Amino acid sequence: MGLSSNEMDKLDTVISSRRRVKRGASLFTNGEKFTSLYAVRSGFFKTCVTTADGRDQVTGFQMTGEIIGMDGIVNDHHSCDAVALEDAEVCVLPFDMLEQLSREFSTLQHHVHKIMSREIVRDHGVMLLLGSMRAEERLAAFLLNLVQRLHARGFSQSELILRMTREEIGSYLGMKLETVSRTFSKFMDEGIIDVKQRYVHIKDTSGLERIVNPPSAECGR
Amino acid sequence: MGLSSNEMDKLDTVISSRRRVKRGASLFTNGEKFTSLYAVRSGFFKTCVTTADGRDQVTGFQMTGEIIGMDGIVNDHHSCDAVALEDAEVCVLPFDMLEQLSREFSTLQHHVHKIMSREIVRDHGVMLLLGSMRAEERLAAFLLNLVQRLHARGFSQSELILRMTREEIGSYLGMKLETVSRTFSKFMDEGIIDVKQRYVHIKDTSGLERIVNPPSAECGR
DNA sequence: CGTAGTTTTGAGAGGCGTCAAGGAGCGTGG
DNA sequence: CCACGCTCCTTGACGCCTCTCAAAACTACG
Repeated sequence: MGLSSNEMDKLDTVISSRRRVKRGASLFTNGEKFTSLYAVRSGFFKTCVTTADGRDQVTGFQMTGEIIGMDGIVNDHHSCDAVALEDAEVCVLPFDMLEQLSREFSTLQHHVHKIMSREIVRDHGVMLLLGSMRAEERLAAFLLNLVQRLHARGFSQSELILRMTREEIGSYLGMKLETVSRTFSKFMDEGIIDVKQRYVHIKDTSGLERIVNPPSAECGR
Repeated sequence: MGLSSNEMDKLDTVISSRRRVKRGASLFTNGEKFTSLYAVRSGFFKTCVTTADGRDQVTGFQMTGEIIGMDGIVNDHHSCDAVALEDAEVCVLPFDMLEQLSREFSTLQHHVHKIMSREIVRDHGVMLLLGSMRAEERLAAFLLNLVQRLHARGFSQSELILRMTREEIGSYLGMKLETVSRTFSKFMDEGIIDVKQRYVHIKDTSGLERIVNPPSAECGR
């Protein structure tokens, strides 16, 4: 990311600490004091917010290389839970050290800003998904996003293992677990994917893309 | 916000430039080169993202004192449109200057981080709203949020003028304009609010709060 | 090998979208 | 000052998508 070796050395002092999180355990929880950002080294996380009356919403799934915890900066306390969906390890990035180093190295500073901006843009995409797509479109968009991120990490473009349950997928996509299951089955009937529990094989990527972006709407202009 | 007068002087050099935006005009649009953040001085904005097939989603409404444009940092180009809903004026904050000053003043640096974190937390709240609330709950939460922000700016706790159309409210809340209108009418029938076009009078704040947080769900524990 | 958690599938209900028509407010121009 | 047209809002009827409730099958794990 364009840092000199001197800068890299300094950066290493920030990320010296690591932490393991067992499957099902929390990296941090809502209300907890904010101290650090976390970079996922291995494993898979979900983040979720909860209302007073017990409803909760998965706000994201994070995999290797992604950063968790930026929700905590504004109020010095975390406003969501981060839960490991499989045994995981994270780099602990003490935020005060990160700010200090950011003042020394503009490259790092800009990188931090980009990471937060990326999260904002991602959130806006989810809002678009939740606000204006139907169940099939949401699930298709979700699968495409997941496989694309996995592919960027060297995994297959067409096969994946879901780390989350149907209920968690549903919570993220604003639908009930039964609807998630039914929609998976529908995609299978149409020959677009194979699903067997957590295993998914995408047989027709462009089929999924057509579902997300119905071509019909574009003909009109 | 805890800056010394020396710091304030420096900061003034950043916010020297202002810009007027007429009602209906764009502050920036999707794809436009990113250069600056904008602080709303007066007026009212919406931000919205658009899909390839023409659907769009309002991602937020911004009023005096709020910051727009953080979506542009990550890719050096804006990923949404910012449109003035009434004649408005903004302070232009050139982002490279902001980063430079942030390296000098840790107070400012932390402030910038907080602003971005606040946006992330807000977005998560909207995801919760879109993903797990029903139409009535969404609209009630929307009204409470709006009146609370207006009250913080010295306006009434119970009366407000909507700066946006039913369609824009609907786009933000993930529902159709007819549903927005119907839900307003329902709240009126129940005596919770008075609505006349863009004018809204909240007669029973706790009534709205009960709709957002149904007490029934909390009895169980 | 039993038990708990997860997933699938069905049937029925209801909330919200769609389509359509009418009405209110407001700026423009005669 | 009033008429006109435009945009926005309201309301009704109908249908569909998704939720709810329920039961059974499958998997994982102790």
